[in-house]
Amino acid sequence: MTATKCSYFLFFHSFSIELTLLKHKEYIDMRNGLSKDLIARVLGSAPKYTIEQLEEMFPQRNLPDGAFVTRVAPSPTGFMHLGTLYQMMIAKKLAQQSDGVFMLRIEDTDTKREVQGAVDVILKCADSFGLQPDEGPTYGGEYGSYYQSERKDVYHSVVAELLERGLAYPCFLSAEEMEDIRNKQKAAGWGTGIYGEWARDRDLTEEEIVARLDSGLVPSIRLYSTGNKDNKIFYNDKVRGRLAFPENEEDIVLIKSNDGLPTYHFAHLCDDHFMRTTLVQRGEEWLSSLNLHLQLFRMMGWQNPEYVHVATINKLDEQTGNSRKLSKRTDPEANTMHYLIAGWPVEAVLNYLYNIVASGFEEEKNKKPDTTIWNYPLRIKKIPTSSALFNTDKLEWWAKEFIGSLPVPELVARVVAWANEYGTDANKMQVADVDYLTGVLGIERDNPKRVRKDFITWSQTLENVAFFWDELFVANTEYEFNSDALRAFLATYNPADDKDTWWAKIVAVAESLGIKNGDVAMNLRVALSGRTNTPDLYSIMSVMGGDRVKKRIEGAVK
RNA sequence: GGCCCCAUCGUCUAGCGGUUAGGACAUCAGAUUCUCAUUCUGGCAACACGGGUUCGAUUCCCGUUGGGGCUGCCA
Repeated sequence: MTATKCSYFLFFHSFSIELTLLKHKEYIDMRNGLSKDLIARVLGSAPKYTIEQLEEMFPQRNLPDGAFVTRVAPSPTGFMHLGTLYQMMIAKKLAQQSDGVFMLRIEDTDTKREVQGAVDVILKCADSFGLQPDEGPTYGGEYGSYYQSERKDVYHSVVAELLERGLAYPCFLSAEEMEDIRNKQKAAGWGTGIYGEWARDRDLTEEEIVARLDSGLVPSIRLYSTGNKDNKIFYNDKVRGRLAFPENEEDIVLIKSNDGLPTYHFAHLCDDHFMRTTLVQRGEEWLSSLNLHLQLFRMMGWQNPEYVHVATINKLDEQTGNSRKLSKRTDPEANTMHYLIAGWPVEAVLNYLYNIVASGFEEEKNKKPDTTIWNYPLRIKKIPTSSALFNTDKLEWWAKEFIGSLPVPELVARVVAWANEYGTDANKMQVADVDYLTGVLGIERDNPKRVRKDFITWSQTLENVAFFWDELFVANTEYEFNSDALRAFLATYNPADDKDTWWAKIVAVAESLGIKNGDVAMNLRVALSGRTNTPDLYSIMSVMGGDRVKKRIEGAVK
């Protein structure tokens, strides 16, 4: 029954494609494209390449069967969203596990939003999280440039072909005119956009086009859409299965008038074709333009890449109680750099994100601690379709687990590296004496089964143990010390004592004063650390050393 | 408004027609401990709703509701 239905739809699917293609052909016959001379004038210069030349310049990749060529294409806005990191991780993983290629492409087609140094932020994040692309800015590759702003020749060459075939046209609508159209459409309750009757310039004669160019107008290039929204098109998403959309009927902009650069849709067509991308994995916000993208690939007669639309990571809005996008403005956790600056272990962030997209990961890692995101497979079909809520508690748990699993020398190395790059002056002072730091961070880490798990980030780690440094130690002025107990302990204190001897002395002090062992320990604890909760007291004293211990206890005695 | 996507404990999820609906985080008890953190034991907690299909639905179909997205010469 299901099988019958399925094949029916498959049949229907290919049937509707045939229909569309047929329509294009009819239309191409009916409608003449622009002459080569006019195309050169419209674009500002003649296209540099033919499609055939481009196909030769960027040949099919020679990769093993089943290898995915993936890509992430962030815009350089000076801010890298956590969602971009998430996509990078998925794209790299998909390429890695299939012996494919992971590309980073800079989507810098919006000259208005360009920010200095923004590409560095993206590269810095990719590098810090171990998500270096195989191809991309500074990484090289045969399919560049990996900056869209440097690929104008490619876009213009492709659009020239569409202009020639009558599948695109120069449009002279001004911003005001389009605003006007939008308002009218809204008022009438119609869909907004340039389509059908609203596409004023779609059938301009060559003379009319020339006249407008002569008057100094610069056109955008629009798609000459022959779609009909009453027709359905289908696509089999790698995760979501069969998806149905109305055909696109909008004459969307392909090339912008102000800078001659492409819009996202057109760049996606040209770049992912000529970079030979095989799997476009992207946020689910792109789902609703899939019909358009499929249409573009069909127009060019190109095989479209496979698509995977990944659910975004959201956050619970405290105000409304609803789920919403991680906000660049109000949520620090939306910013990838935030994790680096605050000193989150990158592995913890990645583990957290990876468990969302590959849900069996955590359980497997529990069984086999050697499991990493690189040796646990990402099953495309298991990529979640509904958006997850960002959960700081869970991230903290991953961080505690990760830091807890680190051998002391590595823990020290990581803390030192962080402090030197992002730390405060106090932090830098703390890591200056590596031997002392090693002692401090080594406390209660001998037994791998019972490691303390109170370190979350590198910065919080240093803050947590700040009392070990005299410069950062803050004496507790609230606590009511039992000076007799402190004095009594000091009288018998010997830094060379082993733990049993040391404890016996505490018990002796408690007995002589008729108080509990714990009270004596607590007095010492507060005197030494200023806090009422610390790791093992004996270890603290050992690390601090006899002189510092004596000084602190004397300081507490009044 | 139109179109599209989504729906299992508070959160992330397992499940792919028959299960006491499993795990993890969080939370709550208890044990261990010089405090804290660990570690161990246990508890609370979910199939949004309504129709179908079926001997049988959390699972398949339709609808409702709810949430999210798109509706830009931003991506």
